[in-house]
Amino acid sequence: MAKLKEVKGGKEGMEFSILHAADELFMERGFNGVSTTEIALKVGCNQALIHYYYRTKANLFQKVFENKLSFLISLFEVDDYKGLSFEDKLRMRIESHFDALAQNPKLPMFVLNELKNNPITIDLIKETFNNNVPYLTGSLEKELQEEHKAGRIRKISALDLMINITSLNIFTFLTLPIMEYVFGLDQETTKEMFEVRKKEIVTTVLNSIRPI
Amino acid sequence: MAKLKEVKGGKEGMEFSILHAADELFMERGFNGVSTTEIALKVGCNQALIHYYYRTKANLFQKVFENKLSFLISLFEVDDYKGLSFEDKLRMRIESHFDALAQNPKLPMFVLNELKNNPITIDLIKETFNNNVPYLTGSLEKELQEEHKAGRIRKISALDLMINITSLNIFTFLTLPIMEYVFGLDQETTKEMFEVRKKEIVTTVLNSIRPI
DNA sequence: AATCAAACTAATAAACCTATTAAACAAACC
DNA sequence: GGTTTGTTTAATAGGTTTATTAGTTTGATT
Repeated sequence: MAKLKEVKGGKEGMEFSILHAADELFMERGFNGVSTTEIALKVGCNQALIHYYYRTKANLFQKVFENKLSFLISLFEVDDYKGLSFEDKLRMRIESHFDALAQNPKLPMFVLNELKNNPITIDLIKETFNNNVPYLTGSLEKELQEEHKAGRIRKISALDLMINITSLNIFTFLTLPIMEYVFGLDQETTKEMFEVRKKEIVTTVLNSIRPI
Repeated sequence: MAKLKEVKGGKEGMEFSILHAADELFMERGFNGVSTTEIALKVGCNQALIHYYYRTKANLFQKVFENKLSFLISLFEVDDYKGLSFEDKLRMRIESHFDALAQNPKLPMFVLNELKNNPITIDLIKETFNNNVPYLTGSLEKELQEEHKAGRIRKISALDLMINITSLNIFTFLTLPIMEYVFGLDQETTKEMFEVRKKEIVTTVLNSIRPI
């Protein structure tokens, strides 16, 4: 009836289906580990169709990767929990960063992995960083200076603090597959471990910036 | 003269040359990123020779990987800096772990990378872990309990503390290529950054375990 | 119903890759 | 010198892979 193209399992639905399937496969096995043939198989279409929509495999991959990157950066754009003390605010930030990763546990490994194997990705990162990091550290820097002047924390730069938090949080998920396999953890135990580890990280970070 | 086989750029020298070249190439681009043809090219020998000595590419890779793994584990077998206070001892441990990584900055990424892409590696890790971790945490655990009883540190498990240290140290090197590229660092600046970061990590860890 | 564009597929070219095979070479030994 | 043993190579089978090409299907429009 309507003149708009319908999405009925074909048409432009197909273009998205390909992106979606590629997303899942790339996340699991990375750029080199996935063939366009395999993507086509998962979508249930002809292999040439992938090239019809995205021309090259690298092109398709880039679209997937850009999405992931902007998600990762978005984790640092925090709500400004007003009225809370600096300590409580920081606690919230650490936890929300951790939780977001917990919902996308494969993401950090995927990004680091591709960063190593896939030359094009480093430029994407560079762009994203230059556009966002100064903006992100800015307000934190100010808060830290105030807190330090008030004698409530030791001297530390926003960048160092952010690196500390990301290190502790992300490393948890980088090594998760190892832990699961080596210690034979089931899903339930993994979840519990998450909570324990999250608490420990918060304690560590908050404790680590107390005045000397 | 001697009946021993001579190493004159051939013979068993060749077997080692192949391992060595494979090591460098695998470290740079991982298992999937390197072909036996390429290894042969680097060694300057025929491609079939690689299969003559190692039969399969996976076989050759495994030999390289095992070496890396045992090196990484060895970083935790610390000299027992006798006579030092616990704090000084811990400081030394963190720094020596950091320094060892600084001399092999590509190692952490390589191992994590292969762990994701290369099914056989996870079993190698499992074995290595089961053989070493309990032994490694054991003595630290005792020290931590003593220090805690004496009121000199807060309560923390050896595993958590070790994860914290490894997180902070390793993450530095995982993100190093990003930092170098994004901020356009030269070698000298990178080295300075290392020292700054090392100090910050030591401060963070020591501070983070002070009694509450 | 004829037409036209977009969506889709079959077939395949060209470039890789690993691993094997059979033959050439070299040095050591009798 | 001839034989033997281990080392090295050339050639190639058999399997991928990405990307293109040319043609078919589909469905809307006139």
